[in-house]
Amino acid sequence: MTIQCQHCPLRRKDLFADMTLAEIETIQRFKAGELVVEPGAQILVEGSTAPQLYTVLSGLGIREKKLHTGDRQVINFLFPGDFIGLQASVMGEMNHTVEARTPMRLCVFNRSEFWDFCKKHPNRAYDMTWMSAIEEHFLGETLAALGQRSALQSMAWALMRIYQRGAALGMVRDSRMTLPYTQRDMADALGLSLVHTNKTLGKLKERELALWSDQVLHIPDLDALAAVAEMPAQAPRLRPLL
Amino acid sequence: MTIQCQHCPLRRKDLFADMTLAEIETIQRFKAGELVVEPGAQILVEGSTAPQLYTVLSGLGIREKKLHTGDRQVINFLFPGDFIGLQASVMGEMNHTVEARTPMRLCVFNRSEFWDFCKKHPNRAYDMTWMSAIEEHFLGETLAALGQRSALQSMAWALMRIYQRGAALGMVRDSRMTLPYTQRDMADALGLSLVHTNKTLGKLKERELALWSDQVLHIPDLDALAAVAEMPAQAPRLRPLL
DNA sequence: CGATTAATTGAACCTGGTCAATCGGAGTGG
DNA sequence: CCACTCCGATTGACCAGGTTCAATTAATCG
Repeated sequence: MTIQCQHCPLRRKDLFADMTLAEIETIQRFKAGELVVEPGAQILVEGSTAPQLYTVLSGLGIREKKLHTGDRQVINFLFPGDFIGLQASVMGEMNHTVEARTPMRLCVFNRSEFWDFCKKHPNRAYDMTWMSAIEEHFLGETLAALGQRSALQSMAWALMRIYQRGAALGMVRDSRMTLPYTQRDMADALGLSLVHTNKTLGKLKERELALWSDQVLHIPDLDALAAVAEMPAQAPRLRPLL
Repeated sequence: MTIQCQHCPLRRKDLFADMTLAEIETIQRFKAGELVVEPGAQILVEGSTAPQLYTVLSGLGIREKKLHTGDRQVINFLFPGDFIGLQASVMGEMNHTVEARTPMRLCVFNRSEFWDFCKKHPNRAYDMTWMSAIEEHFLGETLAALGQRSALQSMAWALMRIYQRGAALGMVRDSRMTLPYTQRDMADALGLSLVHTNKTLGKLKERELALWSDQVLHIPDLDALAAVAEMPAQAPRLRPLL
């Protein structure tokens, strides 16, 4: 049994732009099914031509890029509402891999109908451009974090970013949220060594700025952490949901 | 006197996807004029709401993001064919600044007509998504360069990237191209200090892998530099031109 | 119970940052 | 024409943030 778009629990979050019932209907018709995967599953693979597009309904994942040296760069962390596979649709093939880190449920759309869908529903096509622009925006921020900040700062920044996204999705309770990632994931996201990642997290814990252990991230004082991250407090950015 | 889109010299480059005459006509109608700026001019400013969109016709520029610490991160280098201002159109305001580094000529479109244009010409809307996806792709590559590579490697990578883009645009003659950027620009792009940037460039010059001085970049042996960059040789990616 | 994976800690080392000084070219005013 | 200034490039010395190597603990799994 798949979820009806109009009853999609995500759509109720005010992180997402409102849509008319008619608009939701058209998306419902575009929807081809649902995909449920276990942690560790690869949903999209770099270099492949994905026949499908997905919207994350629930669960967390990771988007990464493998270098041909064997290293990898984690591009970002995937949250419910994220739309993936667009690159393959538009550029021929995926240039990064998407992996689940928790059980995930994804909304599936057929790539073959994508172009037709865009043509018939320019508002949705516009939304996709919108989502791309947001993605681009965040990548720019990430670049600045890696390029211009110290390990402590960028770690603080990354945790803030995850936490705030989680908060906007109602995943935070009592200033705690589940973080199913490993320190290796975080290290590869920030371009730090695993060892230094561990020590940096230790420092944040010691100073009681961010406590992450046993898959739970606890941030007692958001403002304090934001200060370390040298990150201006910013309201979550409204985004479209497909 | 502005250039007619159908006679646009850029369109002849095979870096750009072909269009029918009718398609070019519609773009011509969307075109609102041309903007010519001197080196150093700010074309778009972070935080502002740009009333216009631009396609770079000629000249080189830089896209950067200022941190509120005073540091800056150079996001990428702008080349002819790049489309800028989309973010402001779609997200309300610019999140980076665009500055000219040579005299530049830009094709101007009115933001107010943007939505209407998208709706009437879904193929163009699709192209914009396409361009966003390409941009996103390159940002991912950049992230990997900053995060996973040594200074020497990422410098080699950056020079390769610029050079290859230049080559695809016919800006390379005799394995040389004009590079109007400063070492500070490059340092801020790669997250290196100015001093180390200088020394790294010195090393590349010494090894005769990449010689950059007096605004001219000379790469005697592409494959050798690519090897240092640990970058697989890749054909320039076809892209739409608006 | 051995095997595997993630987290943790210590120590040695090195890449790249910081500080500081110099040089050369372009522009400017006297 | 010269002195002065400004900016980008260049170089040396010193230092620290982060990497690498190595070993240990803890938890999960067949």
